Amino acid sequence: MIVRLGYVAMSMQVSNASPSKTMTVTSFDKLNNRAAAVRKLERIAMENIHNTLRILKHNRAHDIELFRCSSKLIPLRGHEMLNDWDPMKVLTEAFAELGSYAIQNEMRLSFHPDHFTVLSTPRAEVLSSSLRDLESHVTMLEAMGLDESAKCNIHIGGMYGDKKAASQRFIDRFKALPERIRNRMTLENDDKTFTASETLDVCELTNTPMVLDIHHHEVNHEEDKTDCAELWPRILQTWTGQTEQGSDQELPPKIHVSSPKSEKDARSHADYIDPGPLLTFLRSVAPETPRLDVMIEAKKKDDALFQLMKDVSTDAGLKVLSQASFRV
DNA sequence: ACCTGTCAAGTCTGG
DNA sequence: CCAGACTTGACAGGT
Repeated sequence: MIVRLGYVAMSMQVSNASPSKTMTVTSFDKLNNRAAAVRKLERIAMENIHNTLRILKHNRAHDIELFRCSSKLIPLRGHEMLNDWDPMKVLTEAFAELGSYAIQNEMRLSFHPDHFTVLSTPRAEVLSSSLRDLESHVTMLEAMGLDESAKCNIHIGGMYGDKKAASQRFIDRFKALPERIRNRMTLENDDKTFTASETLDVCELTNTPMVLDIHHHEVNHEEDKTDCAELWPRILQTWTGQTEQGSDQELPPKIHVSSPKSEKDARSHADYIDPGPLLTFLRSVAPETPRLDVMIEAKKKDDALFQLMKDVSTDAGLKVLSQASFRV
């Protein structure tokens, strides 16, 4: 099995390259010229996109082909006081340049809308802002020129005292999504509410690929299902029919990995990745999985990726293939 | 230059 | 029913 590693949003090694610079509502309001304030938002967005491109260039130099873009590229995107603002008008070209670079260098990009995007909600206003948020994430992917292999990953959401009903609401809303959005979704098990097994059920009912988070599974699973490798054949199945950007090659399944910050605070993310549990999982699924993409969710971002590669290189059973990939 | 509090969002818990 | 916790990087204002 060939494993590629990636990381999230920002680099610890590229300095002054935040892709998430923003502006508060208060400081927006303080500017007396609204048009100028909007132009300032657009300048910040341009800077965020440019910094993302700088990060991709750094990634290329280190063989990193997997990356999740920040959801905060466009400051105050979706805020109700900016309903009349279409930021994409001035950003299309910058997004196109970013996407072209990713495609040229065979990079797999994604988004992970914040956990305020909840399709299972019983509240109409929360649903409509969630739908707007998904729409805008997909619009950004389209502006980058990326095909449907570039996904938006979300969780099922809250349960509101009745998980079954919440899950059914999610499914109904999900099926009603426009096709261009639905085809770009992946669903991930969360650390508190919807387990891997429950998320997988929803993925199967909606024909949607599942992103397994092995740390979330560790802290949130049914008593009788401690081993997530048991679910793997079904999870693999949810990825069939998906193809890589601009080709007929199969799109590798993706998983998330993080490590607990401490025993007491088991849900929070640690600075680095403990290779033990990850390698155990990888070895257990390797026979049936030709390729796998692993998204690292660690506070130290790409530093954690490079540290993990060091750990991998000292393991006699593994073969390092590049600065960010290896064979299990 | 550094520190502390605040900001955004939605859900859930405790009082 | 309302306040606070949760999460996260970055702003904002103070020293």
